[in-house]
Amino acid sequence: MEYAENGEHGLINELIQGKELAKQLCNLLSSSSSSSSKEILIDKILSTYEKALTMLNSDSTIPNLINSHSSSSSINGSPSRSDLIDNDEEFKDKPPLKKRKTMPKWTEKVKVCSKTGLEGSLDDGYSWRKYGQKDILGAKFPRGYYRCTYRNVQGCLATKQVQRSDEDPTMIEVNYRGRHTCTQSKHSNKAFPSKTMLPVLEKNQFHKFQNNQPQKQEKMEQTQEEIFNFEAKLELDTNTNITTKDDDIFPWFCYLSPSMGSENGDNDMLLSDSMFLESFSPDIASFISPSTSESDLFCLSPCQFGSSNNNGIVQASESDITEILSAPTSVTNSPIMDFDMLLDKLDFDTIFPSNTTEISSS
DNA sequence: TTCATTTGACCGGG
DNA sequence: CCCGGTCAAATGAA
Repeated sequence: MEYAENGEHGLINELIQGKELAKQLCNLLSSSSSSSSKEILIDKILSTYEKALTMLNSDSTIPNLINSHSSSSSINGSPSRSDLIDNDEEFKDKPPLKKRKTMPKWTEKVKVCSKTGLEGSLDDGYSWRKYGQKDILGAKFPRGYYRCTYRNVQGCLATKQVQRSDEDPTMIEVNYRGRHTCTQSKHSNKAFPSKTMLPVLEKNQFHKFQNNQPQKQEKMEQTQEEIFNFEAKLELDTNTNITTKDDDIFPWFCYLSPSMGSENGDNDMLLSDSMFLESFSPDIASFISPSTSESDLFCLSPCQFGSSNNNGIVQASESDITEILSAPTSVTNSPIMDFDMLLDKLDFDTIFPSNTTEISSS
């Protein structure tokens, strides 16, 4: 995105400042300070975010970023993903046709470098089952279709599509659809335990790529682990976008994403790093924590919110926010809960009256 | 035996 | 009819 190049510094500075101010406000709120100092801080915060939003607005390359929180998922650098754009259109003005169109959708980009050895790195905390793979027109790599392992057992309709980027084969685009209604205990036990199928696709595809093999992959039997030495260093692409609709609630890992779009971005600004981490269960927190050996693999340090180059663009319908703020759903027992409580403490609306009005008022 | 992946067939929207 | 998405039988792995 261009604004990342144009007004990057200014924007980042503003956001960082806002974050710092928010920290202070948090401290004030928790302590017993004079109401005047609170107001001053709030004013500063508001003005800071106002500036940032103005900057974003002034960038023509970010269509309706501020004004239409309803959709537009692909502000990121992957214009070719027509289906993603379609998603946005889908939801916009066609409420009638239900189908899965009412399901929340968002995409994440994951960079896979061969370095460390975390196969399950791409795992997002949920267990998925592959149910299909298709060669996509115009795409070098096939798209993998996954659905929640517990679809039948718990009726969880969450699905995701995984596809390696054409331009940058080390980049993987994950298109999520629907929220998890299942309860997967793994969340509370291990950070990213499972060995999902992702590596399979990755290895195959990447190997193919390395050999400049166009399509049709003949089964490579050899240990692709060795060929590819698939050690994935993940780094959620800063371009990640999240587009949600209607009745959704983000899966917990969305909150872990440094680039997670949606209103979360704003919320994150409000939280100090420590608060952010503390909002998760200890193991999760340690996973994110810079002190953890794994943390650098995922580049999940919340610090990125202030320093990353491109940003998590944020957008979401207000209903999303409202829901996130107030409605605990089936995902209640996940770390998300802590986050909700945190948000409650912060009184989102009070802090972001103007800008969030649009977002959270509908 | 059970469960996951693979892969061609099938279906529906455009 | 084409293409993306899903189904389900075949196959493989544990």
